[in-house]
Amino acid sequence: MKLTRLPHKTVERLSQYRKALMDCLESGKDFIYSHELGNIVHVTPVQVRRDLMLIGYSGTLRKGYDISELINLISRILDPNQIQNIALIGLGNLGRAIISHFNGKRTHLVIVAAFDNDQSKAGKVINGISCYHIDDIRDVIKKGNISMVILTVPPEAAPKIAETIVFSGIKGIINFTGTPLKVPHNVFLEEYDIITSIEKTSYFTQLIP
Amino acid sequence: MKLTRLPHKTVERLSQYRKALMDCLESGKDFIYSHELGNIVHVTPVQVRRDLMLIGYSGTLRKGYDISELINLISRILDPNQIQNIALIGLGNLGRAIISHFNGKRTHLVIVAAFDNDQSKAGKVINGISCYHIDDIRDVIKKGNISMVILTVPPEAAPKIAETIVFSGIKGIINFTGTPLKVPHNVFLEEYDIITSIEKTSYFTQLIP
DNA sequence: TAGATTGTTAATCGATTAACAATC
DNA sequence: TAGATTGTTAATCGATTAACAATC
Repeated sequence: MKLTRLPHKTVERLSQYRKALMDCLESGKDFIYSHELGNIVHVTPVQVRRDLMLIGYSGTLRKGYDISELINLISRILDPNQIQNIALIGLGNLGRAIISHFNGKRTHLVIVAAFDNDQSKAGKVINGISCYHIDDIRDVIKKGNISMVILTVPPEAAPKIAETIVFSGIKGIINFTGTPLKVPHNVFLEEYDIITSIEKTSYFTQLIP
Repeated sequence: MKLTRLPHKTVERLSQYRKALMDCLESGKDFIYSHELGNIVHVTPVQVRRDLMLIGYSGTLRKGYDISELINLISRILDPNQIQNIALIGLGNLGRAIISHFNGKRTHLVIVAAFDNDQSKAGKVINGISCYHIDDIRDVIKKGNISMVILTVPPEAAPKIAETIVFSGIKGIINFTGTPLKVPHNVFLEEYDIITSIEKTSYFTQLIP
């Protein structure tokens, strides 16, 4: 099923669908209609049906979608085949918040190591994650079989670190630093800038009568 | 100039352009070509020119764009006319990280109040921001002339709080809770879910050969 | 001048929505 | 059956890119 490259937006929604479906399952529901699921995730029923069409899932007419079947299918698509190890670089406020926000939420994605340039943090265990000095990135990435990195270092430090981790063979980066990064084509880069997000919200908020 | 409603993506890029331009100005540059700016922000030169066309800015042929002029124009468009007061609701790790990450970075957007349901935090000042109990939201929002909210409460708590703040007249919400929110049409809602973002990156990372 | 750059329209691409056949 | 629902194609919308005229 992992043959086709799904559209970005569809992948994002599948993640949302799964969460919603897990909540539904927990509350004792077995089947769900496209308009119900759409309602939770804030998407039109057509959008839901089209997304499910793209992953090749068929519901039952007049009965809707089998919730646990659908959860399993989405999981087979979204979750990596083996457990995927993630490193977090930059143990500031944001880095620690992300660790505690994410840790334990997903079984196939695990933050296994954290890096900081503060020597005093190296060797410690913060939120159950081993900390290393930033100079050891290359070694730890290779030995720890780490393929993804979450970047939460200060903006000035970002470009150099990006270069290092790309060189170490990292294939996916989530960049929270606010500094746009350049990476080769065979590295997936997701950027999120909180400040831009706040400015954007401010702009559109001002436009409201 | 605030007449036209700019495309979402253009607004996001304007925020990025401004940051890049401010860095350039600081390093002594006066003019910049579209391909230079595009290079920093990771966007094609045509994209840059088209965005600037949309805000009605003209450069000088063969000389490029006047950096400080452009910064001023973008600021006139992005920044609210008066200072816009923001509240942050949910003083967990993520909430505090956002406060310290954003505070002082922009003069026209200020986080002026923080809310939590932990009584012991009420009345204190955290990172220079006054904390209140969550029951006082309505009062503080109205008295403090707050029009935007950043939501970092636990997922279960989100829907009820969203209802309260919408009722209190909030016009813009940035929702980090991971629970999709329903808001009326005259409220701007920006949602960002870290877990979805990580899952998406994982998916596309797996697709790389 | 030749080459480089801006500004803008037209074409393309990606994502969403409308329309509707199929069917329980 | 009538009404509600799924699955899918075609149409539309929004955003990006290609193409190119203008000009310093």
